[in-house]
Amino acid sequence: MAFSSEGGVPAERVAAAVNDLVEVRDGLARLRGFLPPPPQAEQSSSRPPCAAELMDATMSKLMSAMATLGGSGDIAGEVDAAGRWTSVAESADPMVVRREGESSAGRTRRRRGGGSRSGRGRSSNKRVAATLEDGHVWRKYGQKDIQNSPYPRSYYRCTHKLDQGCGARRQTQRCEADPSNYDITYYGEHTCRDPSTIIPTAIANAAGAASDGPNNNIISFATGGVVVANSSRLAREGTTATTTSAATQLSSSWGTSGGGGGGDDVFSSSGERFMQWDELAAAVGHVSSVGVTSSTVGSAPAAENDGGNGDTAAGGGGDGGGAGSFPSSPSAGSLGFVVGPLGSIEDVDDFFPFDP
DNA sequence: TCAATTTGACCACT
DNA sequence: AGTGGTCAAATTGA
Repeated sequence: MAFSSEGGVPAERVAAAVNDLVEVRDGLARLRGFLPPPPQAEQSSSRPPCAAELMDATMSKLMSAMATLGGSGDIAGEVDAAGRWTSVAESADPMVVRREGESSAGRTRRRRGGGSRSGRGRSSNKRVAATLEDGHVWRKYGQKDIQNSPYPRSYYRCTHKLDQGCGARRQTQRCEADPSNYDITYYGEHTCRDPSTIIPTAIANAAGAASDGPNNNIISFATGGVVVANSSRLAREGTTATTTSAATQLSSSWGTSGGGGGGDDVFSSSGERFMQWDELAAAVGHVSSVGVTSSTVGSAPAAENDGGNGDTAAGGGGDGGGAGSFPSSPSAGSLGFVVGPLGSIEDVDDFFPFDP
């Protein structure tokens, strides 16, 4: 998805501001998960707002501000697979761009070592983050010193590569300019079904089925993201797919950096155009999504091995590095999500991100 | 013992 | 020949 428009604010400043807001949003979403739901019995007008409602209202304003920023800055950017905003300029991986479209005909693969280069032709999704944590469980399979770079590059693949054939990979490297941050490049997509997403999906779907009113909201915790959708809106839009699948589609779209056509289109994970950004902005009050694979699951991330700071927090051993840092099967209670109709949230016109 | 990380070697590609 | 990406044996730690 892309934010792009005209304005006088430097792109990097808007990008920094939006990223700050994203972090605030993530923090609020996590805090929100610890709060009890608002009382259902009484109207909010007859009592002081509870903490959850105040937080919902704060979140609404925050999302409104983000939408405004994203749509007014003199920038072009996108929300990446982790729900972080990055400018389009830094989203391009020169190597990948150069190789895209390159024919692989005539190549033969070796027996051992070197590995397949098949991923080079795939689209990449580059981001800068202060943490390596992104909600997925990765297994490190290599590290390399890179020419003209003071920091090594680490190579990870999805921990579910073997058991589920998930082809997602990522490369991480400390930013040269700002060693407290990491350049993270994602290749491929997660095809795995991690329990941390399966569990809330099932619960949310059950909740959605149980609440059948016209204004009930549908919450989808489909793999890679969370969607809050208003079923009546989807019906008005003539959505032919089921609301759940539409929500899932949008969820994937939100995190997929891609988009052709100037980056204004919202694409599903399969690359199918779903809607345009301005369409999404118009509909944001009714169909909303949060950052995909947000970095809020689990504890502190593994650190990059730069020779002195130590590598992955786990450093081998047991679940270390993988499940130790990113619990692949967090309990539902730790996910901080709320299920059921959101009728108690008055301002459903604003999107509320649950961030499992 | 098992699973994850480390690290040297191999291989594709420029 | 140099560089980057991956493999897989060795190592590590719970």
